[in-house]
Amino acid sequence: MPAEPAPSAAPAVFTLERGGAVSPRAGLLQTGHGAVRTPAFMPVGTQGTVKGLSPCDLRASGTQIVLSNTYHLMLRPGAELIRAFGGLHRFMAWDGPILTDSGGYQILSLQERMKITEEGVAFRSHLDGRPEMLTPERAMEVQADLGVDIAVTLDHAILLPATPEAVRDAGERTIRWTERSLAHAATLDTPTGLPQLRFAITQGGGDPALRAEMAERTSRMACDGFCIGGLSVGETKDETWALARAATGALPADRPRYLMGMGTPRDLLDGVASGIDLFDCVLPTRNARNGMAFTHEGPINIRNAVHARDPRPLDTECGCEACAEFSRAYLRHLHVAGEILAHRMLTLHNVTFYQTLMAGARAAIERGAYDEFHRAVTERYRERAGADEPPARDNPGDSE
RNA sequence: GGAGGGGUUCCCGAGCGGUCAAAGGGAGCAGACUGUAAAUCUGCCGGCUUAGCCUUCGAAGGUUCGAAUCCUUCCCCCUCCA
Repeated sequence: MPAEPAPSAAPAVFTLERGGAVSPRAGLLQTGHGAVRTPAFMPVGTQGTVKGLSPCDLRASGTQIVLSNTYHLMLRPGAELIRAFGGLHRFMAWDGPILTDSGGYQILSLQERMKITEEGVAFRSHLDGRPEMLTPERAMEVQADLGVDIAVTLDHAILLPATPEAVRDAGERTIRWTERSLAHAATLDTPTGLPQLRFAITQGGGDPALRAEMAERTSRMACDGFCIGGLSVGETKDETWALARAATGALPADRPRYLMGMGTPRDLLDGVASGIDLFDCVLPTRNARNGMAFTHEGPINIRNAVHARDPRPLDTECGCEACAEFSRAYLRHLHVAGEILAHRMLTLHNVTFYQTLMAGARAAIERGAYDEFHRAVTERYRERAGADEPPARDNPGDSE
């Protein structure tokens, strides 16, 4: 029972205010828990919490929407339990929009314990080793139980480089799984009674032509938005953007596109330039707990001895609590001493930094000055403070 | 005063004749991290002109081809008995 090729009658859930298929875009995404102004960054809250931050902190950071995870919540505490609490929003006390990843990424990150069949993926729980099964249908059922605003179809991502056969195989399976996911989702209800949007993931590996083909085929499905998956999994940055553009170029301009799992501040700006509306990434949160703070001059490692006597805030241009209250010297001390406040403050700062960056990008798009914004931010930002760039590989005419 | 135990590289702590510049922690220094099995992981961590050499295991002597490891004396710690 294939999903009927839905006539994408301009879904009212997304309003494209500026931009086209492969250009910086500003839009408004309507969800059951409010609107999201795009481009937007979604902090990762895998286990129903953005590690270290309260919903209040998230609001203060400028976060509009958070990402959580089907796989993790299904195993613990269980979808039924969360449904009994009225859904994930009430359970985690976050009343803004939530999108959940389908668990597809865990097929990759936990691949040694996963066995893929056409039906779905059989695996042993990373928590207690219990045998479990995640199918496209089950993924949607869990997300319905969670009552999240945006559910994502189950996909099959693979690491690059991969053989053309493996890429084709995973991509075709993703398309079949997407059809099943969407068809089944239509039969489900949520504990909130609010409408749930469905985003379909498109794959295609490292071949731009295949990326475009699969994005085009996916775009014919009845869904509210698209996810570009399987990037930043081993390919070069140049390849990443060529692949992303191949996908965005083949997707309808009037529905939102979400680039899964990326990235660095620079990645976000490059992604916006490629026509991406939504991003998520663990970097600002995980790296915060590992001592990295993002600043407009580039990332710093707060553990480094150079910060031991530095009275300045993490970022002089940031208005977050960490920057308003604390010196680098104090935050370094907290981190070195293993104090949890260091983790919370660096996380709050990094998420605020990302949100400020995205707000700036959106404002620049609105005034028609994105390229200038992109260039200005990038010029000040160094991936590795103090480290000289290795001689650029021969890219004669490439200014980017 | 008597009996016993011990002093090891910044700290704790293994080693008890060669394979020891000396296990393992910690601290320190640096790095990694992209849809989170991560407050995690990795590297360095006596010095130098670094496939080698030099200085180190309380101090000084000694035994031995060879000593952090055995012997002598000394200096300091700790426990128990008086």
